[in-house]
Amino acid sequence: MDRNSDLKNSKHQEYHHGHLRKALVNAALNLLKEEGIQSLSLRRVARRVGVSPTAPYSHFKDKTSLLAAVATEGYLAMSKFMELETIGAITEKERLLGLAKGYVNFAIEEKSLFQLMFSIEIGSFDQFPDLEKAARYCQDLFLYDSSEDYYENEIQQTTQAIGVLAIWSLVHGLATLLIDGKADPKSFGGKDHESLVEAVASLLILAETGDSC
Amino acid sequence: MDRNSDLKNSKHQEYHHGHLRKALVNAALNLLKEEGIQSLSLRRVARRVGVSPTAPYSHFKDKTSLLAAVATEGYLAMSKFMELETIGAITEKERLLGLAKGYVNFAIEEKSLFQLMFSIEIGSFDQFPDLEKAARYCQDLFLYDSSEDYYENEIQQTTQAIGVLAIWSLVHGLATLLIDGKADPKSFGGKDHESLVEAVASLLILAETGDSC
DNA sequence: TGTACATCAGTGAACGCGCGTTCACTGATGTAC
DNA sequence: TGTACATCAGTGAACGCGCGTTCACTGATGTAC
Repeated sequence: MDRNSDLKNSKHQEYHHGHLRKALVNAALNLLKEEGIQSLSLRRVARRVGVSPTAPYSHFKDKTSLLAAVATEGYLAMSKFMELETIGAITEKERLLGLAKGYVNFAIEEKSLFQLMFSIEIGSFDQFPDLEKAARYCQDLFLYDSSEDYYENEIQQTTQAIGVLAIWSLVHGLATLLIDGKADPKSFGGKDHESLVEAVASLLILAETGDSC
Repeated sequence: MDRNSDLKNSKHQEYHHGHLRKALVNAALNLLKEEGIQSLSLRRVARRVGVSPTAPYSHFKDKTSLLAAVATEGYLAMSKFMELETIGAITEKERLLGLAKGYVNFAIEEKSLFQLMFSIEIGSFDQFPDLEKAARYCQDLFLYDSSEDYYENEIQQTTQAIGVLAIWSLVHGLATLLIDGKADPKSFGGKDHESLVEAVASLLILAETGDSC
């Protein structure tokens, strides 16, 4: 790729950008989508926005802080993907299946962003409360709807927690294997990835919701 | 860490190392274990063996080739971990549970190696037949024992393939979430990671082997 | 057994690269009077 | 309404770093005769 392709091409550049913080995050998201996680450097992001290499330091303490902001957007977007797929779901099973599809769809659609979100580069969430919050919200989507009073005592809560972890693990593993090219949909019955999610997740959801017995 | 800590400290250095290829792979494995995937550079590995920065080029075409060799060792080791846990297993359920434990144990024990094995850095397995073979062997451990003639026709084979993918996804996802610190065992009933594997995998295995109905 | 020589494993200087970050600075903005 | 001034967003040169890889080379090895 041409080294100059990151240059901003607006006609007149103001000295003060106005929305640099947001622009940087957006540029990072685009860079991630177009060229992958390896290409995501502070300098590339700055160049893409048309700003000096050090301008980002007015808005972010260091590179990690920018990555945290990007990952936060990632979790928000993933939550939306997941919630979108649950529209119209009636049973708990349908809802879980929708979440699973949304999760995997997002991972495939935004492969590098997904990788960033789960990469080691963001050491601890502690320093980034927004990130922490967005990630927790996303994870908690897998919790059973609390209006259903199935799970009242402690044992049942643990059972629920295990159930959440199981479905989350399954879906996360499938997404990871798919985007890393370790599992090819064609090797598993010639299906596309979405029907694969459905087949795989159904196995587990049946066990969890107990419909099969 | 001291920059010189990679230096070889043997008394007399022969000009010809003798087993440089193997030594490089071992050094890479150690470096991975001690300092993580970020520190794994060709130069660091060479320095650790006590050899010039360019010596590895006598044995590896480029950095990727070294990584492939390291990842191959990783798959072999993981297969051993998994097979070790199946010793004494009688039922198919016990066997699958053992494999699951071995998988997650390996991921936790050899976190960075596990990450390397599944990282994007090794683009395609095609150029590295040994790696391809070791990876396939490992994956195929999840296949049901063919001596049990449950699955004879095509539909049943697809069912089996889906089952393999499901258990593999579950276990891979759990391992990934654990080592990335996204799932804390203490949040899920205060168990250690091994009992967590057992609880989570049992859910799915029940569904697959049909014991619950 | 001794020697010539091809082979090849390893050396060391050098290359260009892009990175994250620092520093002293400057230009634009908006507010107080 | 006009001006002084504090604030702060962004500049641009420079830093040191470690990287992967190239190149011409040299020292050791083992084989053929």
